[in-house]
Amino acid sequence: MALSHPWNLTPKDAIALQNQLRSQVIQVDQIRQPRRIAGVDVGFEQSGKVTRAAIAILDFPSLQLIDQAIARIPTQFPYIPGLLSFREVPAILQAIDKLSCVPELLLCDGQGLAHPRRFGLACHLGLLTDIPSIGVAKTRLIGKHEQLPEEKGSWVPLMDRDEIIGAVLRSRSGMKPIYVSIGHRISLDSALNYVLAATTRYKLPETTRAAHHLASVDKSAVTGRPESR
DNA sequence: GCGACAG
DNA sequence: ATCTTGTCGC
Repeated sequence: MALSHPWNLTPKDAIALQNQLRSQVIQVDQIRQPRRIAGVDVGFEQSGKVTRAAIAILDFPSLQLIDQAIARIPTQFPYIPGLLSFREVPAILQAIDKLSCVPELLLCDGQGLAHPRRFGLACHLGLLTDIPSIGVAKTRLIGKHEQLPEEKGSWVPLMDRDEIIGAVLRSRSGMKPIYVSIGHRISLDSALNYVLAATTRYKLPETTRAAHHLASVDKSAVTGRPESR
């Protein structure tokens, strides 16, 4: 009988591992002006049996696509709030290996420090690859915050008790905000600047959109069904 | 015990 | 995340 996941970890083990690795996360800038920024997107196929990771590298600051890759592997871990990285990281690492160039900054689809144990997907991926990373989530996992202005670019700190764990950013006027947090080797201030610099006319940064688009195009090729626009 | 809960 | 057409609003 196959193991439920190659991490060979139970949820309790996964939580213990997060608590062990969290101290290694670097919360200050250890990044030089990046030329290649990557967007990561993970999706599921065949009723969740297959995990698909898509990654797109854009030139910065022009945001022109310069490389991309996709990886599909059997799903190895269930979705459990707080343990998302154990489900998505394996496929993402494989996709990164397929790239022809190395990204200098990763914009992850999920939380970084804005996590119960301060070790969300962005922290985990940043630590494993040693590449500066940022968590960019569409919805909140934990934390509270004040109301934020409707104007694009405004933001308010995301708090957990008396601790700043991230920022709630209005990336598009009049739209629901996104949740930005430190992943690894970057400060929250820089993270916000890069996310805004990578965002043009949509709510999500172009990196994330490019990865998402790549996945949908690739899926349509496999499905034989036209992609939607 | 009762909610909340990234993708 | 995923299953899915039309519809509301700038």
